[in-house]
Amino acid sequence: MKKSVNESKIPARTVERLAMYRRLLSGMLESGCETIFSHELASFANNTAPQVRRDLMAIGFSGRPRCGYRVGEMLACIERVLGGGFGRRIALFGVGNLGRALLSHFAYQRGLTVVAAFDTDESKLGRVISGCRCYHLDDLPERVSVDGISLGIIAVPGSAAQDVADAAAAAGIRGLLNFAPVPLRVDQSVFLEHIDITAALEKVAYFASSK
Amino acid sequence: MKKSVNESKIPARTVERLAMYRRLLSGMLESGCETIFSHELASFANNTAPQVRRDLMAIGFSGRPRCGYRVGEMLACIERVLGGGFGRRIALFGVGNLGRALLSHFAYQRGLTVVAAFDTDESKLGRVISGCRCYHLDDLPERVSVDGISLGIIAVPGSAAQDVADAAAAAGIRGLLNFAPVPLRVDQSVFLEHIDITAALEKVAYFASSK
DNA sequence: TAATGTGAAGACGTTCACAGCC
DNA sequence: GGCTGTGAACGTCTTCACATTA
Repeated sequence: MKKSVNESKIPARTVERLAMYRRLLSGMLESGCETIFSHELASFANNTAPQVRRDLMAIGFSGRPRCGYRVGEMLACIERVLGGGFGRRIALFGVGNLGRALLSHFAYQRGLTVVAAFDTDESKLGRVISGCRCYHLDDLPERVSVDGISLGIIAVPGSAAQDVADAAAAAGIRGLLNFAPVPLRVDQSVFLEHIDITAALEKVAYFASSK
Repeated sequence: MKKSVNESKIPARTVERLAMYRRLLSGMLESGCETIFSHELASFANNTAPQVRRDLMAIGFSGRPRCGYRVGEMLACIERVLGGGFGRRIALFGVGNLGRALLSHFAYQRGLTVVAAFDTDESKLGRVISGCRCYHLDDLPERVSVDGISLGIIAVPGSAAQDVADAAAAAGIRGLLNFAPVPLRVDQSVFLEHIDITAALEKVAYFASSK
């Protein structure tokens, strides 16, 4: 066995789609919708009915033929799976425009909570933005233990990103989402996801041209 | 044949990595580095040597055994492939924190140019941010034809995203990069890429827990 | 010998097709 | 009949192994 992993590992793409289903389903529940068919959810999520059923199969959730799936139960099941990890308390690194956008994006979101923001710009220290207090990067180790932070979002300029990643890893953070336009080197024990905005746009440009 | 596509289509993931290689290679070229081995580029890009060679194979670029690849030639080849589409002039929708972050991100980038920003907030109209002028969304059709815009980035709140996508499609935009937290419906003729920030973080949380 | 180029295998993800069950 | 659940086929992406080349 190569890595030590939890049993019943869910495919990466499925995890991403489950997060989207969750958003859609909470909206539906508020609208009073109680059941949904796989083809309906698929149409809301821009994918196919078999894909939805596969995803639900992966988390062991069942519906009933002719009746579809119960929205409330599906939502609860997805939250049990996605929320099942140890930590969902997040540090944000970099309080520029992107950082502030992310703070407001996650401000009223359940489950994933940004509990502290970090910057090296003196003028930002102590400020509270979207309900989140800013600290100096040097305070990270303290906040990690006090606030129980286990994940981080990197929204600093590329030139600072590797240093931040190193500091985060040293402080015991277990997962990082990187928005900086540089590939980061992190230890095996840290899960790293890179959102490469330029690459994404480059992809759009390339495939939009071949249509 | 299901879709009408350009010949010699490059795999999606490869296109994304090529964009990253380009960034890395321009940096190297400025540092005076003339040749590079696949395993070196792989190490900078956080992937493997065979992966790099496959990617280069996809664009028909060759190196020489023992000598590696010529950095300048590789860069030129990548730019020929990525820049080969019809249009790389971009509209930004939404001039909030995220929009401004994206404007500065693309401000001094070659190839992909954000030539106009759109918002419905009166206070932003006419302003120039990171060298890009803000217009009302109603002016989109005019700017598309005047400025030759073919791609769009959606950075508006979820509640406005579908309307913006519809306006963009109606104005003749061929590719969209969506940052809003809602799946969008667009015509087959428009290439759509969704960057789902919540889903990405949810994925980090999930896989960081199982390490 | 130390690198590239590439067929073949393997892992992963999606779609199909249909059995089974309200 | 109309929907779910799922084995099997299919397609895409990554890795391996090694022939090839300077």
